[in-house]
Amino acid sequence: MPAGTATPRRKYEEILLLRYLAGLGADRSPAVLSSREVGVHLGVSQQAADRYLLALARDGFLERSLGGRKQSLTLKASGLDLLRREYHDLRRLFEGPARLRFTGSVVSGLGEGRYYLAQPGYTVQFAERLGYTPYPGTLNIQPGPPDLLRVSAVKDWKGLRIDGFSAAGRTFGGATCHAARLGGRPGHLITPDRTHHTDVVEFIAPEYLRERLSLKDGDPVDVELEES
Amino acid sequence: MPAGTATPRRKYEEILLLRYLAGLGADRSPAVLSSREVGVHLGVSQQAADRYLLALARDGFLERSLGGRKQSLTLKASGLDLLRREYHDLRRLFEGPARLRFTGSVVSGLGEGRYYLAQPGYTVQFAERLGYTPYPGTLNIQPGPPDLLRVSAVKDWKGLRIDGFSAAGRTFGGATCHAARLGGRPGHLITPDRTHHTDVVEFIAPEYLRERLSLKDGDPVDVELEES
DNA sequence: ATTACTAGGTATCGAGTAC
DNA sequence: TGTACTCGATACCTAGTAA
Repeated sequence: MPAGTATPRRKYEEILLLRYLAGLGADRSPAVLSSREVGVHLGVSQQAADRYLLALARDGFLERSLGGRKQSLTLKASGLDLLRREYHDLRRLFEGPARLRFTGSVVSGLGEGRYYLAQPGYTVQFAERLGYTPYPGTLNIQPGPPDLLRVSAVKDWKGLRIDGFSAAGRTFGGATCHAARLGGRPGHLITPDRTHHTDVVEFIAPEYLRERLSLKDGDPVDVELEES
Repeated sequence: MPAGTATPRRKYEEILLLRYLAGLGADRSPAVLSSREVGVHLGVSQQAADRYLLALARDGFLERSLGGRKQSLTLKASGLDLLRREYHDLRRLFEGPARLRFTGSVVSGLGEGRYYLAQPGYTVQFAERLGYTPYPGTLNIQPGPPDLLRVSAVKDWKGLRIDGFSAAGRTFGGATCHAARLGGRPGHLITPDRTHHTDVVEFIAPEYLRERLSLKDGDPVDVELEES
């Protein structure tokens, strides 16, 4: 299951346009460009450039405001994500699997992890794909502010899929796992598809790490992970 | 003058195909794939996949041998270069301008540098684009073997163009310059479009560096450069 | 000046099929 | 099995032009 071929693929010109906008810093402040200028840059007509802009805006990759003489173009998060995925794919080719090491502090979750991880629909998949049944509880780690951006890039890495399912009249979402070590102990970073928090990552392991490593809230921990 | 829009642009599917092959290590050993398998991976028909292979082979990006049952596909240097350029463009977006620092040893050239650098067709461009008229001679540096690969990546960096011209009944080729420091002294790495050697880089500077730094053949020197 | 529609020509696709 | 041609359908481009 190759990543990146599932979605109904964008046109190359559209990707080049997103790249161009990103290069102009349109993810931070709007780029003011006419469709003609875009066309010249891409080597296509004003009309074609306009169609690309229309399509990208329709699909939520950029935002346009046609207020004044020219339009203001702003790259949205999903547009930048698309480029980041492209970057990551190519980076892998030339630099090999990504590695990451960061320090974070232990924080308390809502205790939901215990309920979710105990679901048979999940545990059978864990046993099969991770090779163990995790202790029923996630250890939540808040990366230090300088690491947060790098940690968020992990979502683009290839990972082990845990599929969603339905049980007891409700649905349980899927997740992606990445092999990692926390304080030297092996386990996985787990990223639910529908994640609630953006500044915290969840770690699962075969053992009860809080006890094994004598961790309490606020304690610093080292996390290392390598792309599979 | 945006780099990457001059060439008559490849189709995205063709680039994805090159990426796929690179991912299979087809730059080192042939990948054995039918056009149907390629088509499945790209989400297009066998016929379309075949057309892409045909076009890429025609343009020298890959080599096919149709000997046995399936074809053997080998990625050629220009195919990998194309991907490397894509990678570099995206890397710049997310990581900022590239930097490089390497150590090499001083080697003797053929003395041609003196003749070329003295051509008025070049000197006016140097003065205008580099901000100085270089001492008429290049200092040749041979990077240490471990650095050679990284140094060769510099050709993908954005740089200052020096255009070719005709004079005295012959033609002088263009070149690309990258701002750099050699042993702490400012100057430029200069890469002729039609370069003769592959393991040596040439450095130009406002002053006679051999004398200024008391360099003789075989001496080690530090070179630092940052993308403009 | 813009953006963006319509019309008509071209390029590209997949199906069928020859080798 | 393969690769790769021809052919008719369609997707996409540019030009012209409306707003």
